[in-house]
Amino acid sequence: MDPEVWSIGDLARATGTKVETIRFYEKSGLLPAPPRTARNYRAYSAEHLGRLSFIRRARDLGFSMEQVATLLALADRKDQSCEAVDIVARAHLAEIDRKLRDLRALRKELATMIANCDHGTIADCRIIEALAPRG
Amino acid sequence: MDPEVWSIGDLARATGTKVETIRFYEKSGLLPAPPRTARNYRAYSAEHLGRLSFIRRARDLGFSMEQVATLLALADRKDQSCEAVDIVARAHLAEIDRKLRDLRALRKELATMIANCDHGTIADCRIIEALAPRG
DNA sequence: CATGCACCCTGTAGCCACTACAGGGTCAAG
DNA sequence: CTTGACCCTGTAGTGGCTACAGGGTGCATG
Repeated sequence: MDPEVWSIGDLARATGTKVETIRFYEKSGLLPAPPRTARNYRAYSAEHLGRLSFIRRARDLGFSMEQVATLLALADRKDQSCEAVDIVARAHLAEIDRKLRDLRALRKELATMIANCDHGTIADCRIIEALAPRG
Repeated sequence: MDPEVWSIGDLARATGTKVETIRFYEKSGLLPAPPRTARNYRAYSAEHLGRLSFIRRARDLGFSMEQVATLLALADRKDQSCEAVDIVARAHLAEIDRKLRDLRALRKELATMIANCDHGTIADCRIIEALAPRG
């Protein structure tokens, strides 16, 4: 028996999101502003919970807030083709691949520097040397 | 024949850094404030150029500005052991490895989602489904 | 001699995606 | 009657820049 309304704290606990972050999503337009109680507390429905879970999952997968907004808008147009969704996802995948390539190249360079270090004085340090311009 | 003094624009061109970024490094304490000309223009020496190159190279390798500051401070103590340098570099390597693991896991998940998408309507979209809570 | 242009200066605000905190309120239990 | 757990708004901070407003200097060209 889920409650029919949720406080912001309930949503936070249910989704592993900080309260401030939820308010931030609302201000950013990702999460619709819920109705308020007599005490001016936000009163969320199950729909809000679902939407916030969606946002969190997409963010965890590295989609930008802008991409999440796009995906959310698309998710609501149930009868349309999901090609646009595919495009967003593939663009994100390409971006991840680019980051992976960069990070691997960087790791290699750094590992080489570290491997060359023979723990003498700074004056002979291969790491510092590799960073300094021309030896 | 290098000039003996360099304008901020010269340094920018020589290191591939934007002028604003150089000023930003100065304000952040990474690059020492150079003497000024009569017109209040920054007048850099070859030493500044070397230091900026070091900063850029370290930043390109993904070291944080704080780590760069540490490395710069260490680089000046030529007679000391380079153990501290090694520690900073290894910490950074570990961080890169963590990011690589995260990114690879994420890539896998995203690729699976995309592979499952059979380009029907949004209602049947596996990508949206994977993001939405409980199908 | 005027004009345009490339450069330089300072200071502030913007980017992303939060996070933290100040300063205030309501409510229930001990 | 005080303590603590919540909630509210609004602002400022993070990292690492980037951009722009609003001003100045100096050189070449018409």
